[in-house]
Amino acid sequence: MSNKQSTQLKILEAAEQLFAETGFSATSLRQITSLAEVNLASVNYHFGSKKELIQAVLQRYLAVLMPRLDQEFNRLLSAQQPNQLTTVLSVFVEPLLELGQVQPQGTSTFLQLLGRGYTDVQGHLRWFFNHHYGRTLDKFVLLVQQSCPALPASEIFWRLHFSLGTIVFTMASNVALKDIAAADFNETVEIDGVIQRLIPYLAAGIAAPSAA
Amino acid sequence: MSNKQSTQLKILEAAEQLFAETGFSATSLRQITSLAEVNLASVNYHFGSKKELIQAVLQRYLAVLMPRLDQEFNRLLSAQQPNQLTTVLSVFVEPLLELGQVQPQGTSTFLQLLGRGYTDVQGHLRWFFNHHYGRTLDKFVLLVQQSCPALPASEIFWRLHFSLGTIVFTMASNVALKDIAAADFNETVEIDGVIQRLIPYLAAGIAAPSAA
DNA sequence: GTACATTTCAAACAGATGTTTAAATTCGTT
DNA sequence: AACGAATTTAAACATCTGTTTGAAATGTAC
Repeated sequence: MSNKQSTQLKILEAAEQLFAETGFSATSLRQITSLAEVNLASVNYHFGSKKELIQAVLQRYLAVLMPRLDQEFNRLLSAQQPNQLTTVLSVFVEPLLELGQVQPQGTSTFLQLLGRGYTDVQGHLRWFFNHHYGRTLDKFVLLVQQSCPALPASEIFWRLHFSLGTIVFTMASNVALKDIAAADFNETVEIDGVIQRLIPYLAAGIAAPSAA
Repeated sequence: MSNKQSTQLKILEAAEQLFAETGFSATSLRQITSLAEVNLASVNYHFGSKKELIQAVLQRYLAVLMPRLDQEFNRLLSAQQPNQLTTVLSVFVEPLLELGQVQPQGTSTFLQLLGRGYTDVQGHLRWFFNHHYGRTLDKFVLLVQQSCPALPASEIFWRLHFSLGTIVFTMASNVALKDIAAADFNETVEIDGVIQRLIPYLAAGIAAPSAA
């Protein structure tokens, strides 16, 4: 076997670990290549630039997750009646947990990366995401609108962004929160436990009566 | 008048603007001194280091806001019956809006800085905040617990962090969100409009029935 | 107006960053 | 085994970062 793939993979896995832990811009190529035990220049050789490495790390998960979500959204959209909001939200659970097959700890790592992606680099990654997966995202927004017919579209827009903030922030501080919860409440919380706690919180917030 | 204060103020205001726009670590001292039209070395002369400049920028707002909040929390704690959750949350509105007196656009700027503080620098600012204002924060948590007697403390812990995520993320992407809302829904949204939208969303999420 | 302390300034510092280069090595194919 | 392509390597590159230096300028008090 050629060790081209091997080097690429070593870089990818070291990068995703460090990116998730400390963010994209705070992680240097020298940290990555040092952890991966490869030469510094190999990042530029295999990926071109740091920016393209970041995209490659995210793509490895998005390429699995997004088609899976798209398929679920289509299923719900073909239903005769509007779906319950918690049903729509719960659609994320399984595909996210299946990311553990991409990589051990894949679910947690990906969600942390997602958080970093929104708070770390501004604009660039958001554009990348909307450009590639905007269609799928629109289906989700439509499903939410159908399940909350009483809410105006602009209210839903704001509340979905509020919810994105909850998810992104929670996942970016995932490790810290787990530690605090363990210390203060003797709780052992795994990633799927956090997700299950999120659903009722988000559903209640999104479906809350308008302030008028 | 001595222009010592003048230079310090020019740095402080240029720094807070750039910090809010692009984050703490992404903003260089040369950008700050260039915008403030002062010499590069004056930051270290007046503030000591970049880290201390960051703290000074935040302190200018926290020193006004936190005693104000503490006073409001004491008022609610002295009530005979538990307060409504929306009452507890609404306590933030006025003190936050009064930050406009510290500086034009002060409310919006401070909230963006808060968002940057939690997502940008890890650990350090969180510690600084808890150490200086932990007591005040504890009163708030107590008020929330009193208003939601049915919820276990651990559930409230998680939901308050979920809520912090919403606030921090929303405020960090404040400008972008306002632009999208303006383009997609012909809405003109000011900072107090966002705050008023947040209250019912957060209240519903925090008070949601437990999953189990 | 002279003496002193405070503040400004241009320049340099030491270290880190992403990227490029060109030679050395390894690999697959004939 | 030998050739050519793909990969790895050490070194240097240019640029940026926060910080320090010591002299110049400014302000203040007697």
